[in-house]
Formats: sequence, structure tokens, C-alpha cells
Amino acid sequence: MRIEPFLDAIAAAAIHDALDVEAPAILRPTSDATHGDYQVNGVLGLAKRLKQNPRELAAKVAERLAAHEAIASAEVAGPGFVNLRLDDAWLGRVLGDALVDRDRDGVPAVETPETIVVDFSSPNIAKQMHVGHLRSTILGDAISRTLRFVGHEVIGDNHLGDWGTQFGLLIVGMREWGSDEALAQDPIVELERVYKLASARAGEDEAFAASARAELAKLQAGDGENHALWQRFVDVSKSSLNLVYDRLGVTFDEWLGESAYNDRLAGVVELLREKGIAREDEGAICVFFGELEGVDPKLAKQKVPFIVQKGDGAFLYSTTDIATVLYRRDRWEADRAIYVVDKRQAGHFAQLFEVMRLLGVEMKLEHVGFGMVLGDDGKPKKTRDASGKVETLASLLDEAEVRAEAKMLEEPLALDPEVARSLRASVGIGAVKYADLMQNRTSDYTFAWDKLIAFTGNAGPYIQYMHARCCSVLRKSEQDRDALTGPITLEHDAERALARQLLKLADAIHAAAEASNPHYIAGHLYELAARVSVFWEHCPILDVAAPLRESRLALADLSRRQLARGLNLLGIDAPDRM
RNA sequence: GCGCCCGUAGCUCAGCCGGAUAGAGCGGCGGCCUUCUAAGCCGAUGGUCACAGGUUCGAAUCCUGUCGGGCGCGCCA
Repeated sequence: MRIEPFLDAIAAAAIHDALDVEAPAILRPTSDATHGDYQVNGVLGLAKRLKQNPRELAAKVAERLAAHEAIASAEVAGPGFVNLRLDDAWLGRVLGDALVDRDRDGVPAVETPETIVVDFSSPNIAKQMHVGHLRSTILGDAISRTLRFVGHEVIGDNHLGDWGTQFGLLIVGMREWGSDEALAQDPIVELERVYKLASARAGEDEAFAASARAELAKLQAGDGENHALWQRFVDVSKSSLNLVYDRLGVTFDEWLGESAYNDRLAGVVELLREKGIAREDEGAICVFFGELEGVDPKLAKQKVPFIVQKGDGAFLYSTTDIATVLYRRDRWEADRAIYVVDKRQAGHFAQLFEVMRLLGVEMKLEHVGFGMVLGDDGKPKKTRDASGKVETLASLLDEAEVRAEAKMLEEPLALDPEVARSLRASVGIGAVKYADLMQNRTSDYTFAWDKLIAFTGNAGPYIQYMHARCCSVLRKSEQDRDALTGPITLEHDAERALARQLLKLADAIHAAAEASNPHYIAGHLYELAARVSVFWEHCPILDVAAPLRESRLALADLSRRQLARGLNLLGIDAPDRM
């Protein structure tokens, strides 16, 4: 169950019954546990509205609330807050229900499932992924997993940059310098090498540049030979990209790159002209928002147009993006599409979404932006190291694993080398992901190895470790987990605190899904892990007698499952032993 | 010129659907390992929430302005 909506409804009903008025309850968790578990703040505003004494009104509401089975006490405090304490027996029963719900751990699905396209990662073909692709890939994957878990139909789409001017250069370049062997060996490295050569030559050799443009034109006109070459570039690139995605545990439902929309682009421009949304200017076809009726005034003020066709007749990513929205609507009847893309592109998406609105598209379009990755110097992290070598995402993951393994071998952990090796990928890559996902995505993100591969405090390995400890106790108990059905009794403060945190899982996941904010899940996991740790410290499990032993094992099992569930939604491994 | 984002503890950041003495991690200080994993736990310390006005019973949170930092804006994606 979702505790906050549940209590909010109870509180709103109590206000209605006690005072015979409709008013929002404004239910919030308390900031301080000494005030109870939750508080109702709505009476304050209501008293103002009714011109009555807030404490007197609050007293009437509190009386109603105290009668509810979920609530142990409801007390008026301060100027008119109503502080609620949850009833431990009720809480134990609710957690017992979650315990036997092995599929969903008590997390309800959304009432109205939608079909949602999540557009993320989207690297360019023929180039290695670098640190700039990290956030979109990690965030997009976590968001997809979360939306799917809460019951939506999710289509994860890798909108590859697989079409554009670079292919003319690649085609002539491969003919000039390409090696089939190298292409088979390490495709992206070979394509990058050739591209660099071709690009340099084109800069100083006009004839070469012209032949590249000619090959591109042939490709775009459907030339068979060039198309086959391009297809080969795409295929080998995909297999290289998949090596990285496999390590990250990221999958897609579709890989519909820009090229998938080629044959629709002319139609898009035609449609826009027909509808009077776009017109010709200086040879290009543009949308001028200032000239159209009923446009968002912020956009209308912008002088710069949204260009959908260049003066030379070529289409742009704007055109492709429009075609893509139309396709997603028609192909999947998608209700929503969310774009997990660098927030610097907010302007582009504002324009795109406005064009779609002008076209009468009712699909909900949402730009889920994120901040830049900064280096130690506070400036955007370079994709090359000091020596000018490209720092690829693959090399970054290598380093994460190496550092994680080294740290596990050092004091104070000093793990067995075998164990450290077996954990290096889960811990190293998990740490990198967690460091990113724990932070509000809209903030810029400072990339620092010692922060990323931290094993203490609010870090991925700490969460994984607490999960492994739960597994360990459950193993040692030799308890049949399916026989753990509650009831859960809450006597020790550490048990009560843990139980209250366990109750928040559903709210955390739903809030994360609604706002595309995985850090809400990370926050819940950290709070949970910390409380599990305190529980561990104060509440022996294996050495106590039944039924307390079973109750505590149930808490451990529920904790273990929530930690694993949350880590899974973030795309992070949860090893059983560490 | 137009538009967007940000300024919270020494550092990295939560909080910003308005609510009680502003939180966490890291670093630093002091404790805790014959007991289910010390990757841990407990305690103390640390902040004019950039600044100035305003709205409100109540503002880190909403509004206006100022200062400081960042970003985006015609034929790249």
C-alpha cells in the first residue's frame, strides 16, 4: 500500500466528519520523530478560512483520527498541527501482507496504465560511447525499469544517431584506408580511425570533400552499394555498443535510429507547410513561432526559427524528431514519450513539443533533462584525457572495476582475492551507477573517482552490503522463507523505526516513477539500509526464541527484498554475499 | 538581445506540492569488535539557506529586484 495517500484520505475524511467542511489534509511525514510519524497540517489554513481557533478545530480532527485502527495516537501540537503515531499492531499486519506478496512486495500498480516510450542513451553510430552518454543511459534505464514496475507498458527506444553527413566521409574513407580485418576485430575503433583521417583530408582537399558529399547523396538516394556499406557500419557498431550495454545491464525494446524515419521527412515538411505552420525563409523551411496563433508567449518571443529543412534541401534532427513522435503515436498508440536528454537541449524540445501541439498531437511529451558531467575543475568533463586520448565509457567502466577490486583487497576489507574478483563488476559498476542515481538528475554532476568508488556512507556498495548481510542471516537461520507470513511484532525502537521505513517503499517508487526521479528510490534505500544496520546492532535474530525470531527474520526478509527490489529498479546488482 | 538553470555545513549534495529547533554523506574530533559481516554503530562539532524587499498565522521553499556562477538560442545533433 501507499502510506501517504492512505493517511491523507483518512485525514481528509476526519476533517470532513469532524468539521463538516471540505479541506485538504496536507499530510506530511514529520521532520522530527519526537513529533510522531506523520502530521496533518491542513487544519491551520482551514482555521484561518473559518476564522476559528486552530487548536480547537485540530482537537476535533484529532479525536476522529485517533479512532482509526491505523493510528495509535493523534495529538494537537504547536499552533494546530495534528501529530499522528502509527499503530504498531496495524503496521505489523500491513508488513505481513507485503511479506506474502512476493511479486510486488506490497507495491500497488498504477490505476491507469499508459504506453510510454522512453527515449534514452542514443549514441552516434561509428563512435565509441564516452562519459557524455553515461547519464542518459543510466537514468533512462532506471526510469524505464521503474515505470514498467509500476504497471506501465514501456518501450525503451535507443534513438541512434545513425544518419548524417559523417557517412559520406566514412564511405570514401573506408575505400581509401579501411581494413575489413580491423573492422571485424574492433569495429568502432576502426571506424573512428578512418573517420578521423577522412575528416582531416576533407578539410584540406576539396575534391575529397566533394566526393564525400557525392557518396552521401548517393546513399540518401538509395544507392545499393553505399547502403550496404552503411548497413555494415551500423551492424558492427551495434555489436560494439552492445558490449557496453551488456556490462551496464541495459537493454532496449527498440533500436530505431534516425535512419528509420528517412522516408517520412519530406512528408513532415509538406504537412507543416500545408497546415501553415512552416514557411520558406532564405531558402530554408522554418517555423516562426512569433507568427503563429496561440503559441506559448515565451516561444513566440524567440526570434530564432525552428528549421525543418535546410536551404540545400537536407533535413535536420528537428524533422526527424517530428517524424519520430508521429511514428510513436501511430505505431504504438503511445500515451507518452519521455526524452532522457541533456538539459541543455531544453530549448529544442520546447520548440519540438510546441510544433507537435500545433499539429494536434495529444501525446504527452516530456523532456527529462539532466545536468552535465563536470570534471574536478568544475568544467564539463572532457572526453579526452591529458594526452589527448579519448576516454571511452568502456575504459571508464574498466577503471571502476579495477578501483573497486583494489579497494576490496585493501584494509579494512581485505577480501579473499577470489571473492573480490567475482564482485568487481557488480560493485564497481554499481557504485558508478548509484553515485549518479542518488543525486537529483537536474544538478550538474561532479565526476570524482573517490566519490564514485566510495564504500562508506551513502554509496552503492553500502546498500549492496546491507543486502548481503540480510541474505547471510536468512541463510544461517535455515528458515523456510515461504513460511514467514507474519505477524510481525514491533517492540524495540529499532524494529519500529525499520518497520516505518519499510512502509515507505511504495511511495518512494511511485514518486520516482511520477517525477522520473530515480534518486527518490536511492534515498529510500539508503534510509532503509541505515535502519537495517541499527536494527542489526540492537536486535539479535538467530539467538532469540520463537515467535520473536520469526518476526525478526520476517523484517530481515522484507528488508532484503526491498533492497534487492530498489537496486534492481536502479539497474544495480544485489549480490548475495560480500 | 531573448530564454533557461543554479547559489544550503570545510567539500559533495538532499530538502524547494510553504509548516515546528534546516538534513545526509565525506573530511575532522571522541567512543564501540570473545556476540548473526566494524563496508558498521553511538556521540559531539559544524550553516546570516547569496543579498534585499514582498505575500503569509508560518518562507530555504512562492513573487519582485540585486549580485555571483553556468547554459541555450538559422541552416550541427
